[in-house]
Amino acid sequence: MRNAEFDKEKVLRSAMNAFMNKGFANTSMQDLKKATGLHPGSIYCAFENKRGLLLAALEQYRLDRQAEFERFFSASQRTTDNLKLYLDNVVTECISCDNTQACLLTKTLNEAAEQDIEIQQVISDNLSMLQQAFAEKFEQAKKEGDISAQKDSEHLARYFLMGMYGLRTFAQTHPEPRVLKQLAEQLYQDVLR
Amino acid sequence: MRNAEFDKEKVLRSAMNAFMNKGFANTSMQDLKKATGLHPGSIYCAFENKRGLLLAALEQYRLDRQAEFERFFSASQRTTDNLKLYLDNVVTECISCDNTQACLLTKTLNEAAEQDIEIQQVISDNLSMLQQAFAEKFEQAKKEGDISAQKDSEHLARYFLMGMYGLRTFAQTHPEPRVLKQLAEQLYQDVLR
DNA sequence: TCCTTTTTTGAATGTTCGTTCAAGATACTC
DNA sequence: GAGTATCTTGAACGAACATTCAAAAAAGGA
Repeated sequence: MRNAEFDKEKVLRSAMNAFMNKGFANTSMQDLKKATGLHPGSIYCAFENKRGLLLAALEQYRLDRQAEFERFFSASQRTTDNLKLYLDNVVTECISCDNTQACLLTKTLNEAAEQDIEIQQVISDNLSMLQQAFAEKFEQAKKEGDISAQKDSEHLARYFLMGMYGLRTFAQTHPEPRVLKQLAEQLYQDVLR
Repeated sequence: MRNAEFDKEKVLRSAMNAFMNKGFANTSMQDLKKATGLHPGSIYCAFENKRGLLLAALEQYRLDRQAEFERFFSASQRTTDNLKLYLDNVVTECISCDNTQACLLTKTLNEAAEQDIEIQQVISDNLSMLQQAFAEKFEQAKKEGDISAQKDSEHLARYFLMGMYGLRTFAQTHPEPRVLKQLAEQLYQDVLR
């Protein structure tokens, strides 16, 4: 017997970053070897192939994002405040250059969408879960009286998500903090109103 | 002497579609040969290499989009009506499955951003031009009294563009016409208000 | 009609890619 | 502490890729 030496979470986060930086197709096994510290053989032993590594990285990404989501929404009593904090964090992520400025889900969706139905489905499911999570928060905010009871939480969640997608794309060409903050602020206002 | 046989615009539009469908990295020269009808040698003769073809396709895309923009904004007297028509057209594009559902600019931006500064610059410039064009239309709508004079046209243009980016991304996972139309409608309302 | 010039053609090239595999290393079991 | 099962290693593999090139074709000028 012998157990695997590497830390699976660490490896997957490294792979995540590599894929986010260069995209799936442009990330070679050599890049992945450098990023993860794993030799090709080990990657194939643990994840079957490059695509398997992407799927595992997507799952890790989901877990990380879910944990982050819950962290944000246990911060304050007021759900709308937490929404604003979440949005501000997206802006901060967009601004910080060392980070990838992109979401692995949307980035991979753009790239592997037409060609790999299973990956498309995984991403689509992940995004739906996020949307559902936001819908619940909007519902909560309605109960707290910060959002009109007549509004449709599902619609608000979709619109909010759409705004964040757009914000991330916009930031890729114009990563000016002032502008991004202004856009996020307006998105927040429009959702609240 | 001998002139080139192929129709440059047709070839570039074919290449555009190929790149939009599969992305730059995943579109092989064989794919491009099939799409354009040009043999590898001819492509290299006319565009230097695959990257040169992408640059030429991006330029053709810009010209086509610019023409489309002007067509939309010469439709009616009221600028805000034309804005709505433009937005509805985006939704229609997103829904139609045969089309690529994506914008070559944002798709390529997502893919080749980190690795090719020149292409990033070209795309960034194109999107800035589009943003500027929208800003002028918002300025016009202010003069026509459909948008409050206190609003900042530049900001509105950015927000509108951001919304369209988001809409396109959203459509990739949930291409339901009803939902997309609802999102577009809200975006339009938020910009107008 | 013939010559020149340019384009078209598609096979050949060298490179890089994802993937495999056999040998060596390592930790657990008894 | 020996045996064994599993993981690690990195060189080797074929396939696919972008690119090149020399020969063939075709169009214009004389």
